[in-house]
Amino acid sequence: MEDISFYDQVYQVVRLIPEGRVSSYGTIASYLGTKGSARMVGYAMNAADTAHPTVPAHRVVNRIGLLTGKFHFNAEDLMKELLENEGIKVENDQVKDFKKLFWDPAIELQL
DNA sequence: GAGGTGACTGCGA
DNA sequence: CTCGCAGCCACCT
Repeated sequence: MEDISFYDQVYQVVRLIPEGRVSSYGTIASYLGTKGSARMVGYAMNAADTAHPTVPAHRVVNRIGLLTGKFHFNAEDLMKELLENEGIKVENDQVKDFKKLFWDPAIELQL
């Protein structure tokens, strides 16, 4: 558990995000204990495509549900399509009903 | 070994 | 209300 890199920890949490749900960098960072360092989570996502299996990075957005990392995908619209493909409504690079679709590991996994 | 970077966040003006 | 600044820490050059 301690041998894995910080990136892998992020990947595991992101992979736990249910389909049709989204989470934020700061929330994941806080869950990993690196709260305050949401940048690290986002930075880890930069190498998400190098992770195996693939990481649903499209389910991770900033705290307001904005698709800040869409430009890091192969195509800018790819992130939006992936989200909509899971039933998540996206408008103007922002997740609709983000507050309802929000997935917090500290709450959802506490059961 | 040191410096720079960044898919963020929160607070102040 | 909007805009700007500083903190945060792992990875890359």
